[in-house]
Amino acid sequence: MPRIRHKSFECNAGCPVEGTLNLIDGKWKGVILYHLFEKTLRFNELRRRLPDITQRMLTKQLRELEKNNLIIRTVYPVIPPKVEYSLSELGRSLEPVIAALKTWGDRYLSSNEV
Amino acid sequence: MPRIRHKSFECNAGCPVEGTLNLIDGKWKGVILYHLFEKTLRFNELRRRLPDITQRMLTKQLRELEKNNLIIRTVYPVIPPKVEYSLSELGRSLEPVIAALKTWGDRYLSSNEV
DNA sequence: CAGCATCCTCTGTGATACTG
DNA sequence: CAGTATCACAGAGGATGCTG
Repeated sequence: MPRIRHKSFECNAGCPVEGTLNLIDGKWKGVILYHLFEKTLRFNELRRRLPDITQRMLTKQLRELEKNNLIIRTVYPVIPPKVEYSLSELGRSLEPVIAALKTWGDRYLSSNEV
Repeated sequence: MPRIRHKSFECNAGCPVEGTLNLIDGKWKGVILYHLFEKTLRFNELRRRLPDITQRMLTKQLRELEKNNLIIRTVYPVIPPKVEYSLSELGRSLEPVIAALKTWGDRYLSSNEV
């Protein structure tokens, strides 16, 4: 779950910014979304693309993204289990936002990593 | 300090996204930047605009923003103390990014707050 | 394959009090 | 005015093992 930041009265103007940040905050959300922008992926396909994430974390982040209606989780009742993750309309609408973050990062972060 | 997320090898494509996120992550960074986009502000002026932030937190977030070269801290050697915070060139370059976050939030977060 | 259950660590955030 | 110093805590993030 993303951190709860402020209530509306505290951030007259900056609040939507924080609200959006809340949704994509979380150590792996950005990268997960980034890969889903490309295509729908299964659980283990995502794992392979994020070599250092643990199963627990991947599950958690996916559940949060799902809860925030950014991604859609489709379970196929087959054996072995098959679960696909894809972007919702809302999630897809984040693409320009993520793109803005990426563009800025590409341009200004080259050697300035924290 | 923002969380350290991944090393570069883990996020071939999504890393700049996370890197940028690291800089503006932190419960109050977004709002602080938002107010500084408008004008240079003194410590207590910022406090007044962020009614619920504690002194300790405001100081911490400002120090992190400064450390990341997003804002400039100017100390006037007078009594009583006077310290002004303004955006650096780098900080100002974040404006379109913050704007993207705000635009998205305004459009999609109306009743969807987490 | 795609998880869940446990246990643990760390750090971001906050409350409170004091100071040059 | 603009901080610093302590203390405290919830929860983000991680390691490991088990399962339908």
